[in-house]
Amino acid sequence: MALRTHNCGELNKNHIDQTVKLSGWVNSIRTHGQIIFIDLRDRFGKTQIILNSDELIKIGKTLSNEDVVFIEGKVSSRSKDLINPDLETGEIEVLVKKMIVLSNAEPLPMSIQDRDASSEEHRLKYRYLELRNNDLQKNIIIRHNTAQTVRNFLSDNKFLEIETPVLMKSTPEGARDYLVPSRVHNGRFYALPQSPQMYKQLFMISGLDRYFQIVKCFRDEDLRSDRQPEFTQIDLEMSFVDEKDVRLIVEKLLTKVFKEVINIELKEFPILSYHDAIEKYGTDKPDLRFGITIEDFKTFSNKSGFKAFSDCESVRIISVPNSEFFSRKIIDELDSYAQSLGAKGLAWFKVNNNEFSGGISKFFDSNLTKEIIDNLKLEDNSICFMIGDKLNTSLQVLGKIRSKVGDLLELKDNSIFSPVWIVDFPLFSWNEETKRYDSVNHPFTAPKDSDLGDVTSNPSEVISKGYDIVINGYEVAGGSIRIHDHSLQKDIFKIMDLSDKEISEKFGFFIDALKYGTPPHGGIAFGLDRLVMLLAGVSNIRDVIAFPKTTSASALMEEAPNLVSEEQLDELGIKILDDEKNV
RNA sequence: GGGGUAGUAGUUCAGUUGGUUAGAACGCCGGCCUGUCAAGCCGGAGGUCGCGGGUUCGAGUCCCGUCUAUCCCGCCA
Repeated sequence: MALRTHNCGELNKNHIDQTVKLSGWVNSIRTHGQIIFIDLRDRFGKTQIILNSDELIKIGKTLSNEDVVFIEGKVSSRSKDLINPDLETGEIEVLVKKMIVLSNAEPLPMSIQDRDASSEEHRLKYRYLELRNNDLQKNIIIRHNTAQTVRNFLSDNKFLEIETPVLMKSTPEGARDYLVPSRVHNGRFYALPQSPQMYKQLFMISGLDRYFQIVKCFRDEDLRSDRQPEFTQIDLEMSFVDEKDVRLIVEKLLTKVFKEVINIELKEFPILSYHDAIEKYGTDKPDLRFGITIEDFKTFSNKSGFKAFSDCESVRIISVPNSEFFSRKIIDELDSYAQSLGAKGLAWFKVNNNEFSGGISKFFDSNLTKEIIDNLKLEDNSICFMIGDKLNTSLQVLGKIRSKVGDLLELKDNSIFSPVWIVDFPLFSWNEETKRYDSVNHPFTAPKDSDLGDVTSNPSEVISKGYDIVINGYEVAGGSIRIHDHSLQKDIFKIMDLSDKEISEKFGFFIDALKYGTPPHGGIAFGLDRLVMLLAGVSNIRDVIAFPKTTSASALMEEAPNLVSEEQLDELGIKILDDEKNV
């Protein structure tokens, strides 16, 4: 017996008088004695079905929400006053002739209709139920459409989808690895990939020319609302390309994805240097949906009577509209936020009628006030926030204040998408703790050709061929042109303070591979989850993943991670030490 | 590792300066109801106040510890 001829979202007035079969979940029941209305639901929609014979009403009275039923009946038109405009199928209803209960549902531990009606802890435990929710299904569908569009586009552009190993060798740099013990090789471990970086470069060496993969990656670090321990990358790599070639294909891909998935035209892909991004926005992930840039205030604060700033390495300022919004309470909250980020405090004054008021305004005389307003083009009715500290601190903290203010003033419009390329990253950063240079991107990133001479002599000044694409403050993708010269690659590892022995133990196979004819190549990796977050207009990565983990990397439904049997541990040669506290 | 917020009925929440039998809504169970669409009306059941300890004549409420979730800092090449 066919369980359905149509789904619950497709019937309309063109089907009137047809006999149809539907199956789905009971979304709601409205009992009126001799007539019962049921909204029957599946992934595709809801259809109102009607029970009005004694026999059917007897069954109907036993039904409860989320029972799964089959019905056969006749599509009937609704009179004008009975049409439900909120339903795709609202012009019709189905008069049931036959009904079979396929599966009874016990009372649910949570609401299907309203996600907010349960705590997230609870929803994650019953995630299979939450996944019945329409909003969450929409996100899953956006994710599917995104992946599908990416596959089609890249395949059309001669990229090959090739899988890479999930059990690989642990590499020392970067995030903490998830490790997998080997049974066959006792005491040895695989690592789960943080990304397929080396494999995809090896594909270029193999002459596969263009590769992509939609692939799970794993990083054992503490989580945030936009980070999961396992996440998905759209990973791609191309041979015989420079930065511009990669940027171009990425722009085409993103344009196509935004158009096909949410019908948005992306037009501009401005390019901002890392240096300018930090100077103007205090971050390498600037949200360009709204203005407000960081300016230098040191020369002005030096002329003022405010001595707390006089010994600071730098003093920076942002000017924010709507000063009346910033009550003492809100300013105090921003001040504690700034302090929690490591600033000594957040200085402020308001600008009204060409005068400063509040905060530290009394330290500025009228001449200086005029000079500041003219030079920084301060608008009337604005409020300025200043931080004096080390350069990095004042920029970073003001960058976060800028973002927070954008939230408070609702300047972040989710229907606007502002992509921006961030380029010209430094190749290395000095790590004060370990007293050595770290890669800003990863150790395979090529330096700019013009900086090749400085690589060993003056590492901290070298600029890389790296690029990130940032949309609305989220780093959506990052990549680089790679090193294709094996001796340069060795030099880079040496600058990072790896000995010859370490280099050969950890990267020997890769350095070797570079010797046998390596094309210039480069690529990029997208965070698929973050991209889908943007497309779906949500701010939480768990809302775009079917079965996400909590902030402590637990799976609440199946309760992973968990203990394993002594036998399993014995086979692996693993002994669990007592908790530190009990030792 | 550090800081903020939360944990009370199946679910979401309220619960005053510590004081009688811990309340509401939705859901659930029973009844009425032929045009509802988050149906309505009447009645009912349902609680180890996250867990452990302490203060007190008396703790949901105060104190200490702990667990879980979440947001942020560190961390995430």
